[in-house]
Amino acid sequence: MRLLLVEDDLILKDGLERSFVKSGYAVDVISDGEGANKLLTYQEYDVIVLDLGLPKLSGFEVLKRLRARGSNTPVLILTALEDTQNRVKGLDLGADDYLTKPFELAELEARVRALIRRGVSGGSAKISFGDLTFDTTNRQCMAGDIALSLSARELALLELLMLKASKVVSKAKIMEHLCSWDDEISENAVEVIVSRLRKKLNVFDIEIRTIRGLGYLLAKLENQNP
Amino acid sequence: MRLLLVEDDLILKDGLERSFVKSGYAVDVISDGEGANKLLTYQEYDVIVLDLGLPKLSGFEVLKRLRARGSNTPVLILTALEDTQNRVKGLDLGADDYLTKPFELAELEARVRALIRRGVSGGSAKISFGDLTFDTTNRQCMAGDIALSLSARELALLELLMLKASKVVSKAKIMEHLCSWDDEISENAVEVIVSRLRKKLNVFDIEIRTIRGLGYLLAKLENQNP
DNA sequence: AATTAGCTGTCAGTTTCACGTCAGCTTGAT
DNA sequence: ATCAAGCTGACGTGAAACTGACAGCTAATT
Repeated sequence: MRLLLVEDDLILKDGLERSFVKSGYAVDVISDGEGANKLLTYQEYDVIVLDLGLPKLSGFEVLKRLRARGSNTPVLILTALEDTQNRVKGLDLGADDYLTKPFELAELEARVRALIRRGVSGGSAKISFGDLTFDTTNRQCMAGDIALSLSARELALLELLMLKASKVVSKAKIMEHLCSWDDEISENAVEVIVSRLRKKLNVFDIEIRTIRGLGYLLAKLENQNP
Repeated sequence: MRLLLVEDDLILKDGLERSFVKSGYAVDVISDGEGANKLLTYQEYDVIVLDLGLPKLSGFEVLKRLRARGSNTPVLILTALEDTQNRVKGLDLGADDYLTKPFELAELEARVRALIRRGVSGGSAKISFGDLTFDTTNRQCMAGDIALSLSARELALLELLMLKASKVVSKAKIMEHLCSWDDEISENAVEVIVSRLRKKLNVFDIEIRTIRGLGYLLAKLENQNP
């Protein structure tokens, strides 16, 4: 899952980024409104965490323009405690949730997860496909009642494939979802992750099918059309 | 999705066309205002990318006449950087978005996508014909809820045929659509691709009919005139 | 500091398979 | 009957994908 963090406070910025990365998000961080606005014209995210007090272009303006372009990416805004007025204004402009500083890290993460859930899987914390159930809250994948032991990368890939189950996901899309802007990986790296994940999945009733030249898709074994 | 690109700069024209085609749009390109205006009187598009500086008839005039005919097709105009005045004029005339040169390719594509989403097409980038639904966003063809497993070439051909459903598509047009301009394929190659695609489609209620000497057309099986 | 263990990207050698070509056949028009 | 257009099974090729081995990195432990 790809997340954009727009925040100018140095300490907060670093702390949040590290924490999100650790939780398996691909995180881009930007500290001014102008840059954020520009970035958002051509880069899609799964969720945006937006501080309202920003240099150059206010968080309001960033949000307003994002919505004006027709995007419905979930946005969580961060406001100061006393700033009820602005909070309301933000929600009016199309923010999906807010959090007042100071806040608990765990709460922010929980709310971000909730936003992603709401946008993508119809509100459920769990995605099921075949034998497998992906639990987005604990970030683990279960087969029945036992948890698969997957690495962070494998987990992120499986999450993406399960979200788009039965749809073709291109390597470019995968790279985009697994990596933030400053760490790029090769196409081959994706192939390697797929290979490793396949090994761990081959006892179940699903498979990662290769569509040569286009990408991969998650399919149930029985649904083969030769 | 069908896109009209009106641009006279040779290099830009080719680059944009290739990029849009690669992203799965059916692209028509025309380089003068008069031709564009004429074309738009009888051909509908899902989105139009319009350069303002054009020979013969200015982009303004093309846009003005399009709106005068009552069309609400989304239009994105391209302007020179310093040309604020014209940009405003364009938006007044009914353009839906603008981009100043030079621009990022990714940004143009994102804005075009946004326009299509926002537009009258209701956001569903899907073409249906008979049993089949072609999902241009995910680039795959569904029969009910199962995805056909088609190769890249077969997919591209089917997309073209479905876009022009019930209309004759010449081999030349097909070759043009399947190949970028430095790799050419023989007419026979097209025949082979048609043959392979037919095999995969013959369980459904549509067929690829051969019109000897002219090309192919996609037709529903019941509509046979014997 | 050193060691260990697990994760992950790169590389290189191998395998796979989509697609264009070809050749021989079928169809249809005149 | 003749010829051109189209169809399709077979085949070779090269690009795409797979995967075992390895090395760099991080985090945890000693």
